[in-house]
Amino acid sequence: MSTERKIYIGAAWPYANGSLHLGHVSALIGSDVLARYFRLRGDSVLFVSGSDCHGTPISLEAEKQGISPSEIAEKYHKEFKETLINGLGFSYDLYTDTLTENHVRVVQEIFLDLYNKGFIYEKETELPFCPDCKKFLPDRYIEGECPKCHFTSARGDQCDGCGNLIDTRELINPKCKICGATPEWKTTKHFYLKISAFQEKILEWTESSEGWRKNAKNFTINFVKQGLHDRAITRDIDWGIPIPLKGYEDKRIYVWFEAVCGYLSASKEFSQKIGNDDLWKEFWENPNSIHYYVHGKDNIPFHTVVWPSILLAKGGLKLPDRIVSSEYLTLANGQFSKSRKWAIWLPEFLKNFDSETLRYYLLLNGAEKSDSDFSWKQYQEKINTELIGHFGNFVHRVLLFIYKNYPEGINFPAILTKEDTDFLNFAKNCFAKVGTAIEKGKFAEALESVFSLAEYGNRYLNSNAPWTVIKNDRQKAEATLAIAGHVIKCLAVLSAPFLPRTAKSICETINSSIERWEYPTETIIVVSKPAILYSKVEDSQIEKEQELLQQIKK
RNA sequence: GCCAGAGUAGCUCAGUGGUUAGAGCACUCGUUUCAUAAGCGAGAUGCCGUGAGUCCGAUUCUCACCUCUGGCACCA
Repeated sequence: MSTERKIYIGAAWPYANGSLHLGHVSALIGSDVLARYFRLRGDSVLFVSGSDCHGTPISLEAEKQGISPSEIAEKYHKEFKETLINGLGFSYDLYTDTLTENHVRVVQEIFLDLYNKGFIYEKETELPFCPDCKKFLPDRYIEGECPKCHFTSARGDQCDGCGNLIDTRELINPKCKICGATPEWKTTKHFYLKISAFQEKILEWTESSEGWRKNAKNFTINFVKQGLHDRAITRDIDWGIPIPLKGYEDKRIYVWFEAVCGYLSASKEFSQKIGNDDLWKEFWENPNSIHYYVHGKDNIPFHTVVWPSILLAKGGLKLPDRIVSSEYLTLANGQFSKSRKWAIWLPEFLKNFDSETLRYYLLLNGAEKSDSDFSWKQYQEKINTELIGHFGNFVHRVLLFIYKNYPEGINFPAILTKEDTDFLNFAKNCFAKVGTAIEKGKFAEALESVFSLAEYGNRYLNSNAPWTVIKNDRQKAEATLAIAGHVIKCLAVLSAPFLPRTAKSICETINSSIERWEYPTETIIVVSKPAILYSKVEDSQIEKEQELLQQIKK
């Protein structure tokens, strides 16, 4: 049974130019469930991520705030670490960032390797250059009049007036969006990644893949069939990783090439940290390892086309196996938006609410197959009735009853009724059922199975009514509570990947510990004073949050 | 505009080529009191986006249309 597997879990690297919001968490939360589950299974897990710290948006944000890009990146990196690890309890083996020496070295090594193999080549292009800002402008930083419909604020790449794609050069009266100056066309040399070389391989690999979310597979097949084009992987900017070749001091490797390399660089960094420099090879050079990637749907092409292209070009490294790409979480039927500040920010949320409730809500309503909507009302109802009413209450009523009536502990009964064995069998079967669902990335289904056990528990308890039975038959009541208590042990294990703090708290109360993802052994249960697992979400809290949203809307 | 995904009970979401389409929440009624006024049971609720086609039979397959969402290459 314990054939140890090598499980690599790569969670998307959040971009360090602003706080995380619930949409980000919704996409990432599954990675921690996977990591915790596989560790409990006894598999060998490597779970890494980090902050994506380079790129134009960060330097722009830095300019705005009048500080250096590294200050911005470090500020948010620190905040990400705090909120993801301490706040939400993400159990990363390593959460690093793209500013480390190690990362820079790994990226430059890959760059050189691909350059030498001919998968990265140099090409001269003409790009719009703003003489005032002294920088090359991305398409979206140029505005002008649409040559087709004469809409006056068409973007460099597309006209919002008529929806047509535009060649930036055809724009009438183009202007730099930052300063309003007229851009000039200047030649510049850039490095291109030869993604086109992997067109067929990636298509074949995608079509034969199993265990990807449907959105990732469809999107990728469609994307690849449209034809893969080589992409420039360098930029005329100064905030990024230097190109490891002479004569390119004023250019940098661009983030989307560089950041995905973090999956490998972080694996290496972790290996060094624990003093086993070659550990990463057991995951990356082992064809039997299983690689999970967890992210939002906006990140699909980077994980199914760009990163695999780099891996194929490099050679000898494992391609992704499971793509767990979420759809979007929306907020009161609107998209989360940084610029419009339409969001619930993670740091704020964690100040006012319990992280465990967020894990519960987002895992259950996590936009696995289609966009899912977050509303405060819905959140409050789910937490109060399901998490507290069904699950928390079952745990609490049983443990408190044992604590009050059997301080010396309770013994597992020698003889079981059919009702008892049915209940225990249901609990036993949960392990396989929940485990299978987690491995498939079906977190909502998995969590529902866990909760169905708690609901069963409530029914079992009602039907055996130990609070009545104890008056005449102390032993019979003890048997009921021993079985219910045993199921609570099961629940502690079963909930551990989803609700780690809950699991820990239950274990402390029953003086137990979680060792393995398996049906626990039956022993005497001694209970110390049970703590309340969660506090209710009050109407006043919800009203306050709803009001805040209303104000943003105005 | 092109491509993809979604449109299923009041809400959030599952699901299936076939007898009366599901869950949770909300709602109504009943019931229990060990428990954070929590639990349990029962009930009600749907032209399964619109129109057409394939089929003995479609919510499930095909086509068209409508609405929403995302992508459309230097945007992370």
